[in-house]
Amino acid sequence: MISKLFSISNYDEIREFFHEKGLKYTPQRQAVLKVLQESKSYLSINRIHRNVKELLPGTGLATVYRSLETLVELNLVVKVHLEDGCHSYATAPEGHRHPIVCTDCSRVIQYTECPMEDLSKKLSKDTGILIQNHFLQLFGKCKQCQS
Amino acid sequence: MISKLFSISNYDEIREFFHEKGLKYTPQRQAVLKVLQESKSYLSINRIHRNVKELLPGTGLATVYRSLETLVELNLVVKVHLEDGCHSYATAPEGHRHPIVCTDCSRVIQYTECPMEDLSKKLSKDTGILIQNHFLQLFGKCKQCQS
DNA sequence: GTTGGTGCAAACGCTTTGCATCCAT
DNA sequence: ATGGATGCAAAGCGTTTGCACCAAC
Repeated sequence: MISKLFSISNYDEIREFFHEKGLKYTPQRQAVLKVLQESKSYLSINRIHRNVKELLPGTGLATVYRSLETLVELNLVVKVHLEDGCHSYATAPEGHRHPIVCTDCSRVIQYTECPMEDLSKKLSKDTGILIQNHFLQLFGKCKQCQS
Repeated sequence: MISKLFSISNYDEIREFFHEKGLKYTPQRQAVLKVLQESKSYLSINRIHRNVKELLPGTGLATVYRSLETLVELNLVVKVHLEDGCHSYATAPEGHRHPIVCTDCSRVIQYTECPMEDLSKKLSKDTGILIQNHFLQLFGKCKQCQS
């Protein structure tokens, strides 16, 4: 897994990153990224589309889909599967961590250390199976929603 | 989370379980369950439909969807999200465990103990967030596919 | 006999695609 | 100037639903 080498808030570095890959740094892609950066929770595609249109009124839904696909490939954004099977997106966390999603207010409260590294090694040793990847999401109730 | 109180291979107990819930134990539901029980790997809906039709030729796709929904509610079957976002189904494992899916041959090789129990407690204590649920799937390469 | 389940086809919603136009480089 | 990106609308695909009929109880 390739990790980002720059802070996602540094626009010049991001522009440079796009150019290295031969991709254009279009207002639409900037807007999608900005919307996700400014959100504290995961956003559905429709939500992203609505917010992007506030910045850039003419933007089409297909463009949002294509932008998200690009941003995921660049590891700037992650796609998550929510419990009901719907998809949402958020900016990629620094390093390898896992989100805790509050099931009441849907905020991403915190990232926790990945508990899988030790486990993967242990499993590979015990079973001969080479663990290559994992998908972990935590769901819970944040302090505010426990009242 | 309600755990099953019987072995999934005991048909009388399953019939009884359906009746307790006021549900009919139809040939279609039996067939869907049987197909999943006899498979060693996760099956897509279309795959399940194809296999069910071998046992019960007239079965419609909508019935497969509805049967799976019912079986998931009864905790006899689990729905999984694969890496590409597609859904598949498998019989529910005994107790709380997590599957390791081989990314080459797509078999479910083994279930591992859940590493989340300790972590959930630790996190709840450290952060005040009440961890209620988690979603963990492991992907790797089984021995046969490592050559 | 009743009630829930099934099969079929139509409807639905999310996502992708084809194509002419546009614009970042 | 030129090739990639966009906007729009149509197509695609997995999934759900309405309804008449059927079968488990």
